[in-house]
Amino acid sequence: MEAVAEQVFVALADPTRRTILSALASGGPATATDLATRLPITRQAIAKHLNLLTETGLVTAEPGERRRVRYRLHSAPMQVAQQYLAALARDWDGHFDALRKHLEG
Amino acid sequence: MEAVAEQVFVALADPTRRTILSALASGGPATATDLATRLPITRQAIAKHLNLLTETGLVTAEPGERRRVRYRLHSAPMQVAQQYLAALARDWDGHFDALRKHLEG
DNA sequence: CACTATTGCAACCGTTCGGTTGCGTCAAGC
DNA sequence: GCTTGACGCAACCGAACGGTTGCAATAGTG
Repeated sequence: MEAVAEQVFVALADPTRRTILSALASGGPATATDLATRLPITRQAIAKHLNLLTETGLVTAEPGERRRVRYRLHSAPMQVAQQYLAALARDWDGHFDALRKHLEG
Repeated sequence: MEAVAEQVFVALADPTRRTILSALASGGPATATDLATRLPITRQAIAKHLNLLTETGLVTAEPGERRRVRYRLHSAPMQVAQQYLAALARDWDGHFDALRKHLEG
């Protein structure tokens, strides 16, 4: 689980990657060349980001007609990251309180 | 809010940084040199990470006795990131459903 | 068949990043 | 007053990163 969360953090840490994800969210599934027309960077750069996003599971690649490859959003890994964040915050505060109680007792 | 979330993602994307945070969570507030005895890296490397963590707000630096500087965890920014993740997931699925309904209607 | 459009792969480039080494500085104890 | 710890700053290094350029392969169209 931590591995998935780390990958999600790495993926979401980059602004360009978030822009790509946002474009996919607002415009629906699209191809790399399609995204290249909307964003100010090269298709290959977008392809690299899409590969990374596919490896983290935030996006799935499905082959379409005429050699085109459409990328679709997948929110499952993000929920894992969300759970990880919640557990981490709980762990922090919990241990802190426990430690204070232990020192006070 | 997105800026805070991005900083949290960047901070949590690095394994060493997560180790430092974990050490602070389990052992309570500590100084850079104290952490350097527990981790296999230099004090300066830890100091750099602590600076970054301080800038994101995940950690607060409080001066102690004899020129020592203790670092204490702060979970507030993580909750912001958590909220951001939740909103993002909601946005993804929501827009996807809305688009499908629009195309079907 | 020739042409166009789309994808994938590889090399390259400048910048950032994680980490180390070295040095100057400032507080406390003998 | 001198030594001892602990901190901060700056330079340096190798690796990874974001991005571009160039090229080969492949699927449709005239």
